[in-house]
Amino acid sequence: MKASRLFIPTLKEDPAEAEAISHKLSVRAGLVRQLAAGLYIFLPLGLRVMEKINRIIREEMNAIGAQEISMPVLHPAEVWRQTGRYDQIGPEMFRLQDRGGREMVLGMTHEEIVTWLAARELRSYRDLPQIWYQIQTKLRDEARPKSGVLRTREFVMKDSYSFDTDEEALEESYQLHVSAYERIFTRAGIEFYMVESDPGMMGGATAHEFMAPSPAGEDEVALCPACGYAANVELAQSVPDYPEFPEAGIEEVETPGVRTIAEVSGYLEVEPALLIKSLLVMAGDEPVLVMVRGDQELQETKLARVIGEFRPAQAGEIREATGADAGFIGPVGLELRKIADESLAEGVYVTGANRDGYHLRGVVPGEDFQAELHDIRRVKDGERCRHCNVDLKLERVIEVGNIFKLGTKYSEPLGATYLDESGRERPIVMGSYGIGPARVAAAAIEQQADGKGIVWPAAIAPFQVHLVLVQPGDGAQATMADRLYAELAAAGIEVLYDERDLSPGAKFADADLIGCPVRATIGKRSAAEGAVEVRLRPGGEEQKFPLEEAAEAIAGLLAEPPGDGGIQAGQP
RNA sequence: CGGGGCGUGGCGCAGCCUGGUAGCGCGCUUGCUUUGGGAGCAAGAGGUCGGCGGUUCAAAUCCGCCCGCCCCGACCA
Repeated sequence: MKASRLFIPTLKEDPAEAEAISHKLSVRAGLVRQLAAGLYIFLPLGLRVMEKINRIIREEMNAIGAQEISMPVLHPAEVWRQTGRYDQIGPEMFRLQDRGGREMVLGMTHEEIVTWLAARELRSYRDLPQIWYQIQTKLRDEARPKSGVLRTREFVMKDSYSFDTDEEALEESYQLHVSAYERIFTRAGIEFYMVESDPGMMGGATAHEFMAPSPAGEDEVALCPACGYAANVELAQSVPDYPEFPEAGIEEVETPGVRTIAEVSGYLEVEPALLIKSLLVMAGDEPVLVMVRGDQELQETKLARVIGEFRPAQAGEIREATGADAGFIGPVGLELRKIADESLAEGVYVTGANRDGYHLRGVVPGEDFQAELHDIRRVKDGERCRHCNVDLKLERVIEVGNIFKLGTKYSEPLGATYLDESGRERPIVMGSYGIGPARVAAAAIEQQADGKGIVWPAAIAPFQVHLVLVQPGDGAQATMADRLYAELAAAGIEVLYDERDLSPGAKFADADLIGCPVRATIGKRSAAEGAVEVRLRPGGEEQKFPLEEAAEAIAGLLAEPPGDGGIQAGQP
């Protein structure tokens, strides 16, 4: 395509509202424009990238036998009522009424709808297994859209759903998705990890996320460099390390106005690891005292698995339950449910005395108080792996895909059943699997951009070759460039042909910003010798080819498997 | 929802504290020159200063309310 006719509004300066690299560059390179918070218009270049990613997804989904369908974005509320999610989900779901006053919702995901379909059409074990997928718009009224295209209110998602006879068959569908996802992200040219994740409210027991490492990510994962253990910090486990403990023996000490861990640590000259951090939460109407070590943080998703939904207690509730203010509460002498992190199984600690202005020293868990022990702390960088005792690494990541075993959570309420070989009616066992194509694109930008702009992996670049004609007014150069353009096009290579009448610097800067893998230049320097200059976007190393051989040489460069200077992908 | 920041030609910003003339860079238009890393000269176009209300002789500037956007946190099915 000729650049003079393409709508590629590049910008010299970063947009004021952008923070993340991928956000800045996707606006500057003319991929997207923001309509409102969390709502983006995809411009020609951005759409080309999305379509490249979607094509890879389609090919790999089809390869595991998945079949593409398309479900509505607008759903009757009734279907969501049947699974209970209509009431469970809060303001994140867009709700509206049609002209007849019927309650409708905008789909934030499609488990209900696909299960509604399966309930009507899948009847026999002979109909199973099935994998259905779509690449469809989702709407979520996000509390805080952010980071450009990474977290939006309307976004396209590849979602697939598997239908199987039992858990064993589900495992097969699950593994098929694992392999398809690995191929998809590898082909797309991003680095990624598959990590254990919290199934959360999706139900089911097993879930994994595909995570692309990037400082712009919202999630964090713990990785073991030795055994490959990889988990979202929401559930990652580690071996606690212990400090040296002082002597036991309870003693009350005056600590006027000393409330926080840092203050107590400083005032009593005791390291934070020798303190117990006591938090009061409300699980429904029941107050629960939650304890982690002073140098640890509570991982709320882990606690929720133990006590269900909870919220922090308010000041009044804290005083009512403990007789003290938040800074002075502790487990000793309290008659309420107590949950302590497992690392508190041994040791001697300082805790709040449940009396304003006082703490207790020499408190021994198990003797001075009893608590249920669970892993409820957040893994810290440098803690050791449970499997091989090697230091764990924490890394920020962008969630680009997820896979869930749903079991019968949706099939039962929606009546999606089948008859097995013996004629018995049984619920279909389901799985749910998502990929965010825009996040794949953003992850690719985040992982590979340099100071000049985007460096696209070849497979998802908007064009493979950026052909720069330096002086369009020079007949000899133009003739050469026209010929190369035609030859590349004939070879099936996508070329962005920049024949605009701009200064060379402007065109080179745009080429760097847009980030196509190969740049071919024809200017007076090369035209004089009948040559084309070819350079790869990441490296910058330049080769010259005679015009006659250039198209073939470029095709060869593009066909080369991703190598050193280019794309890295795969698992840790 | 809590905390913080911002809103001034298309984009990026100054001006606001201390009220009185709206300014800079980029981009855009026209002409001439130029053409290997965001060209030069000249001449131009383009702004209800987010909105509403208030104070004042006078408001981009001071006050109030509202709206929008961004960041941190909460949330994230």
